[in-house]
Amino acid sequence: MRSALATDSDLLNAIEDRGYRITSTRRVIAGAIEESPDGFTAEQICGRVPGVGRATVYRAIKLFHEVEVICKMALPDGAPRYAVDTGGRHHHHTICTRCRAVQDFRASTIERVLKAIEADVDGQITGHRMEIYVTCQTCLASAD
Amino acid sequence: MRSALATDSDLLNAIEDRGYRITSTRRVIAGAIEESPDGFTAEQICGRVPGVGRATVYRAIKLFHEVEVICKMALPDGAPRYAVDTGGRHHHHTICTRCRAVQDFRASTIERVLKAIEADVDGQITGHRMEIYVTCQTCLASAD
DNA sequence: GCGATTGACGATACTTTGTCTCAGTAATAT
DNA sequence: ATATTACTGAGACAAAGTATCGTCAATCGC
Repeated sequence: MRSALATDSDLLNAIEDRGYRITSTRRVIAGAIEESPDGFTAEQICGRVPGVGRATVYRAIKLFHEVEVICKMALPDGAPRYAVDTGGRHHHHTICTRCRAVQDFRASTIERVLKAIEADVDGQITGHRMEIYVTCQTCLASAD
Repeated sequence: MRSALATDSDLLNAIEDRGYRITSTRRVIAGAIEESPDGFTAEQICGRVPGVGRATVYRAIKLFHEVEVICKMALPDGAPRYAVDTGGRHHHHTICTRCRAVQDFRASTIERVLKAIEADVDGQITGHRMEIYVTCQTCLASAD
């Protein structure tokens, strides 16, 4: 018999649930990711897990993304940024263009509008992407 | 005295209006871009303007983007795609995930919602990005 | 518990989408 | 006509990944 939860990490549990292995390397990477409440870049994680290969970090991030526990978004210039995405329900994100902090954002209005739009669109909607760029409160307060 | 319009190209006129030079190279690049009603990638344009340096193509695309006559968007995997963007008013795009054709899409509801959202967001909105992924009519019709 | 099997790992090369530098060349201003 | 400034092409460099490949570790079956 095996314990109910192999780990207390949502990231690791998510991949285990899908049949992927939990390895010590993935544990370390998940740890580094979970230390980043405001989002992170792949290279930041690489920097925080010395001894782990770059490819392995990218593979792990891709895996977490695939099982939908991290979300990938883009800054205005297209630079990628990731954020942990537990909770599950569909939502969008705000990204501060100054400090790059990511916050979740759920507006039911948006979902309703997207549904309504379906009629106006030539074709069948298969998905969407949406990011809201902001200057966050912290950055507004410390404006210089 | 100079003619009222130096060219019949919206792209070239746009950069000329901002004080950039119209050169034979830019004429060729603009021509290649304007042959792409469904959107294009930078490398596609490179392929269509033999003899023109890659860097020059990218510089021209950046310039057209800067003066807002072409729009840059992203496929679901983040791959960039450009589309000519005359007309001017703010709008979004639908992108077919099968053939990558881009279409303009303007829904006043979206703009109203985005305005309304401002109150819900922690911070000050500085911009947004939105793409709607579809299977276009043509692809639906020719589904195999 | 002990191999066998399958998946994961690290190193490194390669790809894509650009940007930077720099010397040479056009386009505009005077 | 000349001076100035912007533009160009070649090629190096950069960021964000992906592919390959030999090695190694995690899990399965017994």
